[in-house]
Amino acid sequence: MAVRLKDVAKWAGVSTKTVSNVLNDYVHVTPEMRARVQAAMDELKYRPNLTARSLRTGLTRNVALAVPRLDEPYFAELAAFVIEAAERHGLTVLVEQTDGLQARERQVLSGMPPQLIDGLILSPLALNFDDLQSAEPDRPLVLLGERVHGGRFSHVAIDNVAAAGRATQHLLEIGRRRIAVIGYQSFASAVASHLRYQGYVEALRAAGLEVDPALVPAVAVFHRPEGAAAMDQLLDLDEPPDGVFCFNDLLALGAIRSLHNHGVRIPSQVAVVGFDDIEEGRYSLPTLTTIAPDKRQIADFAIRSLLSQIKGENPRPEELPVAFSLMVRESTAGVV
Amino acid sequence: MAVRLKDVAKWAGVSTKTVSNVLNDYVHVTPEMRARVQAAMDELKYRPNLTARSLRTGLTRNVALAVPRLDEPYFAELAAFVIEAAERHGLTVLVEQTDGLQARERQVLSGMPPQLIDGLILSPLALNFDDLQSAEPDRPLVLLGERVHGGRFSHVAIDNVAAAGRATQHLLEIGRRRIAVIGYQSFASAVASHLRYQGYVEALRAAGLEVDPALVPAVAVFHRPEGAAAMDQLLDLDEPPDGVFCFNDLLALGAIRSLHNHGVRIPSQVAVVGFDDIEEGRYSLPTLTTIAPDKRQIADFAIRSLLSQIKGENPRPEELPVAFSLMVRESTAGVV
DNA sequence: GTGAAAGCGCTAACAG
DNA sequence: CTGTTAGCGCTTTCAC
Repeated sequence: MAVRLKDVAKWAGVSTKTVSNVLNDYVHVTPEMRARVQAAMDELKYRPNLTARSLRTGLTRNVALAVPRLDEPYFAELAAFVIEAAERHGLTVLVEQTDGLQARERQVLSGMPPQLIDGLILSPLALNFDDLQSAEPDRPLVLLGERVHGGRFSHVAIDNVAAAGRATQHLLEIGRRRIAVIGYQSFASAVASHLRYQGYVEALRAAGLEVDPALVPAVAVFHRPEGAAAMDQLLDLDEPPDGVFCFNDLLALGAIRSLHNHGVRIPSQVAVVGFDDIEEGRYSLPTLTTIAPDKRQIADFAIRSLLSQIKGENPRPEELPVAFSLMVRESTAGVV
Repeated sequence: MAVRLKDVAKWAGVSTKTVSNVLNDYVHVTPEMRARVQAAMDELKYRPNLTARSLRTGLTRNVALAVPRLDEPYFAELAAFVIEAAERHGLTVLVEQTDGLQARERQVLSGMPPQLIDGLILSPLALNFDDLQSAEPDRPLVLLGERVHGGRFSHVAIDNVAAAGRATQHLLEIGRRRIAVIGYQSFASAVASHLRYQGYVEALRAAGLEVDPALVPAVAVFHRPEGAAAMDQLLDLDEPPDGVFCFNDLLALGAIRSLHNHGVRIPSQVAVVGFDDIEEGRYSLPTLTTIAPDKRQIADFAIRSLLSQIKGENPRPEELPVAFSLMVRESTAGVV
């Protein structure tokens, strides 16, 4: 059997309390005592039983990260940073995939056994007001991406409206006037889509331009094929666009694929801007101009907020705005 | 406070054992009893305390998945499948990143608290014979990718030699005779690299061709920039290759980028084959011909093997060969 | 500053 | 088929 704290105590000739004190860095332990206990631990290769500790303390040092799917590059990259940040704080991350399904997001929110995790980082896609209202996530929670009303929970996100505005503005600055947008979704829970659309509209208006509904094809999901299909549609127009702002990089890469298939030159005939700054866009043909949210910061803020909630420091939800930048690459400015 | 098993027992007017029996689907419980207890559970919204159960049983229904990094598409896609498969069996997955560092792989192998997980799925990059020999992973373990000698542990992988042979053969079949390889690594722990190289060499020999060392540039890691650099180097040759087999898709995508930069046409001048079948290769320009390991099967086998080990069914390590196929796309056969 | 002892919530002998 | 009870390994009040 494994060696227990009790064994260490016996070996060192002290009580279990003393060993526990050493283990938990309790201040009032004489140096000699600490050394003696430490020696016993080393000698016996003692490893504390985390389950027993959890049962006693109610804490696990585990946190869950729930994303739509890990095979979407943006979430994979984000998860990598979250795991990294968590590890720096001695936390382990369990990953859940929701497929962007409302039922599964709801289930993650309320259905996870409380003893499994100390907190939850959720990147919702389909959750609506009611879900978040009714959900009683008695555990620390951080929402990723734009908040879904109310502000009952902490959330960390970039300013989607401003970022979308910046992207659109960039297309205007390089002289485009007929700017399409790929990624519009009409359903109510598509918060990110709505905010990015709003940024687009505001930027156009600010430049004295009107929104042409023909330049706003709807998509079901933010994946490559949808981007390609939307672009096909736009190219069929009597007056096709000379610039496209896509609500994420996958849509943009799909659009680029479509443009290539149609023999349209990028960026001379159509300039393309994406959103997310996934690795792929730095190597695509052409490389992709995009909005780059600071993913490391998102991960950092999320873990930090979770930790402070776990420690019971944050009675009220916090809003943590994350930095973003516009990465100008070949798809709007290149030599290709 | 949370409602405990004891509360359910009291409410239902039975003993804790009976409630426990119902909870654990013990066969010898009368239907009425079961119904009564179930009703009490529902009424009180009882959720068993997993930590207490773990302390008692020594099992957690958690497994760890350790990969180099989640932001590498191949591992992200694999992780998605592993999480999916795990969930089907009621397991939760903790994800660890090793960065392909020997020290971290070693640490995952021996340093993880036993109470945290019932088993470990490890995709090693740098682990060597000694590490695996000395490591005493007293817990169920499954290795992903080619085994590192000895067969002390279960592992699931495709036949790398055969797969590499198939890739090389394909280039031969479309008439290429000067075939380079990108991904060779000389250090001892680079098992996958060595096996793929072996498959390449054997396929060449079988076709009566000799290996030209100039066509085997070494790389440090399997990432895009290394693929591009290696391709640059190959194009500088007096007799550049007419086909390239890259040991993973990222290298291939980097190579493609280099070919574009040099104005070399794909596949007419240089045909490119990758390895892994990551999503990106299905949309790249040109789309990428590649070896496609059945990732779903890898995940399935890994979880299944782990579960049978956890149940104590497999005294001896198993070798689980996974299917692969060659996906022919534009980079060797397209219209581009 | 350190020791004795209770108890976290559950499961599984064991008894009936 | 069901009840009683001990104990998994740790933390933590409470004495001393």
